[in-house]
Amino acid sequence: MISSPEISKINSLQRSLLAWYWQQGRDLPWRKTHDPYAIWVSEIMLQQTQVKTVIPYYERWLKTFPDVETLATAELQAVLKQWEGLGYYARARNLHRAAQMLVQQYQGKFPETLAEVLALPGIGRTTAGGILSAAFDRPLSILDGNVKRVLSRLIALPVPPSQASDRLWELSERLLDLTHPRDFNQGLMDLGATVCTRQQPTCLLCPWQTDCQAYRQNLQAQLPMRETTAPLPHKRIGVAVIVNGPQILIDRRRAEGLLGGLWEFPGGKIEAGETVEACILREIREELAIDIEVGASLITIDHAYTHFRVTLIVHLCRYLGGDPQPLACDEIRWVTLDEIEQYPFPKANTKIIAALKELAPDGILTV
DNA sequence: AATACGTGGGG
DNA sequence: TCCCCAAGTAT
Repeated sequence: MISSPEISKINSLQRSLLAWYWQQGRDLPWRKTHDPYAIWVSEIMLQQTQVKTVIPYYERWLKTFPDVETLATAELQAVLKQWEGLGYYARARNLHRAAQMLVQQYQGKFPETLAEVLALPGIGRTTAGGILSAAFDRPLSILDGNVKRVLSRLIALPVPPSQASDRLWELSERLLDLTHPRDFNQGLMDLGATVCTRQQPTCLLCPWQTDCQAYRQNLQAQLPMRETTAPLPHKRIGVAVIVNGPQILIDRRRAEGLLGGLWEFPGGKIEAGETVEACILREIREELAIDIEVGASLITIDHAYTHFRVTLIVHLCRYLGGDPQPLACDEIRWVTLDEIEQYPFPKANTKIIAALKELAPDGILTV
């Protein structure tokens, strides 16, 4: 059994963290408010995403969708366009859907109980605790990446955090200062983000230094223990930029799953022993039921997702005939190079658009 | 319980 | 180039 801080130590840990936070805590945009809507948006954006990346998206989002009613009545495409580039697009779809639930079920007023907040799509235990403690100062704990690292070091956890989830949650709950839940949680995250960092933690500046088991055993560089990871599979994808006069064919991916609801250039996986040209011809016939002629290579893009890597091999193609059918997507459109930026695209596809604009600065493509 | 789900930055 | 991972959730 791992030794945890004793109850008598808890008060001291709470006081020292709060004192540190009040002096050294970060000044972040979402800390200027107690508006549960704004705090909710920030919490969703911050899932698996660094603060530095989130800040400009957060500021822009609140200008476009200043309140839950505005978000609820917006088009999903407009919501995805605001989210474009942030990744994990289910977060945007869930935010939109949850906004509609809030308007319908709560007249737009954010609920204040854990059960009600957890029932909203995209909100799990950490996000719920983060919102309710930050917005209403409710005494609910969190366990995000920062807190996992801080607590793993505090008790010198001898296994990867994912294998000790229950224990870390218990510790987060036991430590929470019930008189200052908002500041305590924010302080715990700030400690992880600025002092108890993954690499080269500055233990000399840490308010918990003398209580930290990792520091006492000089294990802070080894903890938390790494999670085991599987090697990433690699796929080669043939992609078609189908040109018909001034227009290019794009399709909207199905609403669920990878990059759901975003637009893309059509294509698919290159099978073993298949040439890129044959793959593109086959995919376009299978998914759109039109005839094309595969032309020159435009660009090749390597891109890494969380669970696999892809190489997109993009060819310019000439439209020959047939009425495009949405057999594997939700919608098809012919757009000009000028119109294309209105549509939300995944990051790898924006590189294709950039290559097209470079090839045809006047917007006229010749294939 | 294990896997799907984006992107950018650091070493 | 490659690996790791960052304010996690859903299934």
